Amino acid sequence: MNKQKNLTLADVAQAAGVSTATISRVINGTPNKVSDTTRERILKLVAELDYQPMQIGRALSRMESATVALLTPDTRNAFYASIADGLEQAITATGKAMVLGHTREDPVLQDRHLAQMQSHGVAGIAMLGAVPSPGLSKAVARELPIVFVNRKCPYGAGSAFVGIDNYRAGGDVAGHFLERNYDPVAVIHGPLNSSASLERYEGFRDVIESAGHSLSERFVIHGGLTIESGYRATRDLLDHDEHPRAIFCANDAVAYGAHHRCGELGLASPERIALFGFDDNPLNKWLAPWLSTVAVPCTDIGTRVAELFLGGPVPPRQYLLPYELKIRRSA
Amino acid sequence: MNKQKNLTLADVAQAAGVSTATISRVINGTPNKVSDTTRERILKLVAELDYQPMQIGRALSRMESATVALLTPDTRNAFYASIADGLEQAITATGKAMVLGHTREDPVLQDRHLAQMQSHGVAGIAMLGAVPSPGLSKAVARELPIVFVNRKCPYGAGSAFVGIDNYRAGGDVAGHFLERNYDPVAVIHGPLNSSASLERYEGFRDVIESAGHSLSERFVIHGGLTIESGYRATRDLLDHDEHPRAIFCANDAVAYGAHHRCGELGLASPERIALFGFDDNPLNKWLAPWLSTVAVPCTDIGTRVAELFLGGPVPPRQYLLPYELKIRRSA
DNA sequence: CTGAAAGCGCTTACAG
DNA sequence: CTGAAAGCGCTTACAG
Repeated sequence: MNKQKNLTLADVAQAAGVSTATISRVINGTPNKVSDTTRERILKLVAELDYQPMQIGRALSRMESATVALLTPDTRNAFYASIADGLEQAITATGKAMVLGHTREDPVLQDRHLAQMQSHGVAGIAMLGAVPSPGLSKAVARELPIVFVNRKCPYGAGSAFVGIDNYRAGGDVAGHFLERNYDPVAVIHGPLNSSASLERYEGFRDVIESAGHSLSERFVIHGGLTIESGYRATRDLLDHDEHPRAIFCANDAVAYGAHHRCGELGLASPERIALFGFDDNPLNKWLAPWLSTVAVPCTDIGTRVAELFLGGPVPPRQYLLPYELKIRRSA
Repeated sequence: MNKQKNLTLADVAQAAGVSTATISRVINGTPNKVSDTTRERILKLVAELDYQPMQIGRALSRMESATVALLTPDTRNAFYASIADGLEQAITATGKAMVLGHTREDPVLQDRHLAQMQSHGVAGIAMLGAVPSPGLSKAVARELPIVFVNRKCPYGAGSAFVGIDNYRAGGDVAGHFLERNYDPVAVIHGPLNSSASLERYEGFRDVIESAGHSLSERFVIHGGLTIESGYRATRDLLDHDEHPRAIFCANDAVAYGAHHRCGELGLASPERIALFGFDDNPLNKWLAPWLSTVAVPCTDIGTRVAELFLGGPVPPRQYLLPYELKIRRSA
């Protein structure tokens, strides 16, 4: 990419009067291969010349580029952005670069990115909010180093996962609703091909029902994960005479949309309709400090994911991080 | 990155009974080099085998990887995220991948990313909200293919730029304030090493002053570009007996923070203190539909930047895109 | 502890 | 229109 050519390993080797192998070993810190004196001499020279190895050559010889891919469903959601942020920091700290793909919950786009990332030889792929897709199924079968974030792998439980116990968290929200005697309750859940959305819904429903209450079909709304879809779902939900006393929203963005619609109907108060979100979106602090929600440790997630990519093959570990119910004014 | 090895050009060549050169030419569509019959036969074979060239090999031979870097100051700001989004779409459409670096307005971080991107051999670098830094100065001198987005290059006017005429836009906001007879007016401006912030401020000030009004020093506040810094700046600004009648904020995030503080003081109405933002952040629609602001065409920006990277060397063009004053309730 | 050399997967000037 | 071969910058098994 440069007008004036970059320095190569060969240039440095020549300047130092040694072989390229030796320079390479010094640069990479290969142990027990280079004498201390040579090492120091070369390190000084490398610093003087400000030599930076070209990752392109290294990638070809290692058959792996110094990059990690992040596929994310929605770049504008501040919660996802925070996860991306934490991951980027952790990745960068290891000297790798982060490649970003935007999947928009679309299997076709996801597969396109998946294929591209593979052809780029990325060292790992973090799937934030994966959707089922043929390419993903194939990638999992090939045992590519994939870590699933927030949503579990749609194909078997053998894949690495970093997130929270959504089933339990959904149940906890239901428990809180019961404690407050909110009745009847409604839930606006996200796409059910997402383990996160499904488990939150199931956990919520199971606790409500095991307490002897029932969750009326009319009060279970299928929605998306954006402010807009939260608005629409709430419009549908409240387009009847009978209103729920409380709504468990798929995430905070949905809760923002729900609040908006409740406001239009003059129902935007905890005394009329209580709202519960999910994620503890960083925007809450400024824009919805009243929103009760489930705090997910989004910055830790990135660190954990990066950890999984560190030592060679990705262990099929499941990191379940702690979450926390934040009870605020809205519920 | 795979367990089972990927197909290589050599594999396909063997299967087709031709040389790797021929396959390469077919894949790349090199004109006037392959007979139509051979081409078709090979294209079919490639499709059958589902062969994807490894970018790693291509990168080394071309001395450039099929990636474009985006350096952004703040991943959580929805306005920047929209620009990143538009760019990602345009980049992906050309078959390239986008590498993302988060600079946090920090020259050291920016230089680290800049060095990393160069060593990765990216085909181009989009600098969203660049800050002055030694590495950037060097990169510009070496004529790397850099496009400055939103903020102009801090080192000379020869670099490619995509954004709006911030000076004029700042003046337009001042014009609106004068028309409404807001007096006195205040401005919370962003970092003055950013051409965008500086020019907005200067344009605003020049119009105010050329109308015979003066901009009191106490009403010119230096701030950052986040909600939090907007909150703090407004706290300082309003910590006196004399309040401004209107505030021109560095961007919408700052305006959110300003609104928050005004609310705490019971001044959050256009009749008490009018607020003007900048960007038309996508969040406005849902969270601050009352905010008057300057709409910047953030999705177009990405497309333009990608265009600049397309045909080889980056022309030192300046794309000044149209902006639009959105007058809403807040001012 | 050090080096000569093969090799990673592609592209392309050159020869035919 | 096609192919043999050199080359991109690095890594690493092998030999010494």
